[in-house]
Amino acid sequence: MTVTDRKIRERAEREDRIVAAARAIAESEGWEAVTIRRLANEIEYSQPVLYSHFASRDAIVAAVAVEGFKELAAVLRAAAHAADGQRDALMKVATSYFAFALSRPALYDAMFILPTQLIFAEAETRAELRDGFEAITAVVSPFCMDVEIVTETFWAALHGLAELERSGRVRPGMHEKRIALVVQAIINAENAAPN
Amino acid sequence: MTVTDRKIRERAEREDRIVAAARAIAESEGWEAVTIRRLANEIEYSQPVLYSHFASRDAIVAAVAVEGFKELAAVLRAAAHAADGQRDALMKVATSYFAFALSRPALYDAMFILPTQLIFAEAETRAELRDGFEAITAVVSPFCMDVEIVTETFWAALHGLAELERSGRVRPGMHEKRIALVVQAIINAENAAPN
DNA sequence: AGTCATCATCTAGCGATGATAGATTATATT
DNA sequence: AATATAATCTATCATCGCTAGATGATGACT
Repeated sequence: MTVTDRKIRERAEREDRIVAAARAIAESEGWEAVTIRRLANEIEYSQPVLYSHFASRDAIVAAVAVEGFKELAAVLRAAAHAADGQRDALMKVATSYFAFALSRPALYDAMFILPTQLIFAEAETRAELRDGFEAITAVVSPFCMDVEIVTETFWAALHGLAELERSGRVRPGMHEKRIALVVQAIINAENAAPN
Repeated sequence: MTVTDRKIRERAEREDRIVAAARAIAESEGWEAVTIRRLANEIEYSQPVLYSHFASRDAIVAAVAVEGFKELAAVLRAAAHAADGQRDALMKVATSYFAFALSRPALYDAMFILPTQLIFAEAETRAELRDGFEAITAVVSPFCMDVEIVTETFWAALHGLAELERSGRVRPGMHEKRIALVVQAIINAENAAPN
């Protein structure tokens, strides 16, 4: 059995190397540079080996995306934990989310832009994909009644800000003001008169 | 000169047919089905002819995107015009933006997702790309001091909502509540105490 | 009218992609 | 040692964006 164990382990390691190589190339040269041949060279195997690990190129992108969702959740939780008070938590989560998106563009592309078969917002959604959402929920919940709606909207606003900034569709250098506006909106929602 | 005129006109018409074909195929089969060969078949010319109109495939996507920005601006202006009061204008613009994004997914992809060389948020930005932004500015301005920041943030929130909804990352069937939340946030911003 | 230059368009092909079929080598079992 | 199974490779497919060079049509000039 010990031989089989080693093989399983080596297979898993090779799979990790594929994902790591895909991510590294994507971050340094963009996703269009991530080709099956290039990855095969990188791990020093032939192309068909990759298809024994992943059904398609998209599946490799998806694997990188899952890594990204794990790391995003960790970043957001750390930001919330390091905060001083509920409002500061909201602000730190917002700025951390934004910084995450801008500092790892290829990773964020895999998570939100490139086509993958990942399933969200449903019962069978993987825990890794749910985790970041819950981290946002945690800091939003003190400020609202309908937690899920507000979490989704807060997330959407941050995602939109990041996207428009990344693609140069809004003026650079003003993102702090925009983030502050979003955070303030959540805080205001608490005591606002619903007229 | 009349012959030259006809040629110029025919060239322009052919260019329109290329863009129209690209858009139609993208809407019905997705952008990956929009190949140069396919477009060449569609307009009944050989592939190289396309390159006498557009420098690359991306340039064709960009041409469709520009059409999209024109139409989005028109939709938003119409929504604002049909509204009853400033708050209703805000709401109608928001819902129209959202409906636009969801009803023309391929067009919206060209405008915001696919790589193009279009320039935004700068001096040399084309008027068509600026127009929609100004339509949003118009309905937002009664509710805020820093109009540009609020416009950018409102737009980002709507874009984020549309993106997450389109890709199934938030629960379906709840978008009205999320839009209402964003609109209310703009209204609240007016009288909110900045504590 | 006939020659020539210019423009429009085509056929054919390049290098690269994602993916796969079938041969080949290594490993494990009897 | 012989055989079966698994792992891996070479070679290839169809398709992609894009381009070079040939071919045909059009217009200007002697």
